[in-house]
Amino acid sequence: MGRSPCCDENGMKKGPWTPEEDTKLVQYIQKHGHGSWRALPKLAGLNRCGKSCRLRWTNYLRPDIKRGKFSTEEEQTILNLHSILGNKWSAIASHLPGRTDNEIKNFWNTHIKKKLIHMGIDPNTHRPRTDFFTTLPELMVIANLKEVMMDNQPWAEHAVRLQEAVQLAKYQYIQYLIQSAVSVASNPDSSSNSTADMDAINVMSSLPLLRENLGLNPSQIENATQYSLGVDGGRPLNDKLPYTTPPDLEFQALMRNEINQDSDLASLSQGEFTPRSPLPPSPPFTIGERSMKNPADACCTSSYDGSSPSFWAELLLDDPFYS
DNA sequence: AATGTGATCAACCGCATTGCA
DNA sequence: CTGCAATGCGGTTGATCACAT
Repeated sequence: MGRSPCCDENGMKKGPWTPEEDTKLVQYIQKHGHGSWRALPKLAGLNRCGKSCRLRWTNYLRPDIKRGKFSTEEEQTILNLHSILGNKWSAIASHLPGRTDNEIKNFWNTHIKKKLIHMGIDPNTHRPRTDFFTTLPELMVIANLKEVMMDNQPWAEHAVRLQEAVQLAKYQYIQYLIQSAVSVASNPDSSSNSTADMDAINVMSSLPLLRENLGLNPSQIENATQYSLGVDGGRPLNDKLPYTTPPDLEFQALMRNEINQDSDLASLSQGEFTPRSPLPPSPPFTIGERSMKNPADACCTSSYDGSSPSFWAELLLDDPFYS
């Protein structure tokens, strides 16, 4: 309803606050409290609008403000709360004593967001970025030119990089397959199992072979598996599964073809649907069901079940990129 | 030394929400 | 119930600084 009139209309001062203005504001509030922000500037002898005064007080002059670097605990709390609340900076700030919404917002935008992006995690959803799937077919076509261009050095170098990108995409696709496998195994009655789901089950039983053929190192495969199976701690399975949007059918076909052509992997996608690994049981609740009932429960140590630190937070804080 | 570039963060803008007459 | 004023909130901007070229 009704918008407040712009405070700039009467030639009010804008921009950085001077120490004198700060002193006036602090002294007035300490003596009278802020009362009506709109009336405050006049009463305190400030040529500022009420909004500006409120902002200056809440973000800078308030006595309980904690300044300086965010601790890892604070960072983890922000991550956990953001995964639940989204960009509700004020709500997040209410769980971090001494920190302002503005400060948290800035910290998110300048540090955490970049770090998540660097790790291939969508900062908005806290799940793996899937845009790779959309650009991959093109990348792969270009990368295949390597064979033709190998004599031409600059091109060859470029193509090698593209090949690396393709490898990464394969890795992501495998992650997706593993997730599908878990999903299928958890819901064996599901009538909507896709071809990719079948691939997924087969991939599950052949991880060592995959590793060899895709040229992935053991830790990559292990990460993909743990990440998809959620074996990192006490969280319920579905909570640990960062949802990945299925790549489109064309892309799936392309990837299957790639993997098949890769070599012995052909046997994988033609294998039988025989899940071997004992898969964890379905979770008792999902993140949405529980956390949204009491978001505050999710802060500090865990956003999920109160027993273990956030999976993402741990992952993030371990990232050498950030340390 | 001068210039360019990127990171940081305080402050602003404008829409949304709340409270009250 | 309606409309207005006050306040809250999130996105964005721009000044400043540090570092690289």
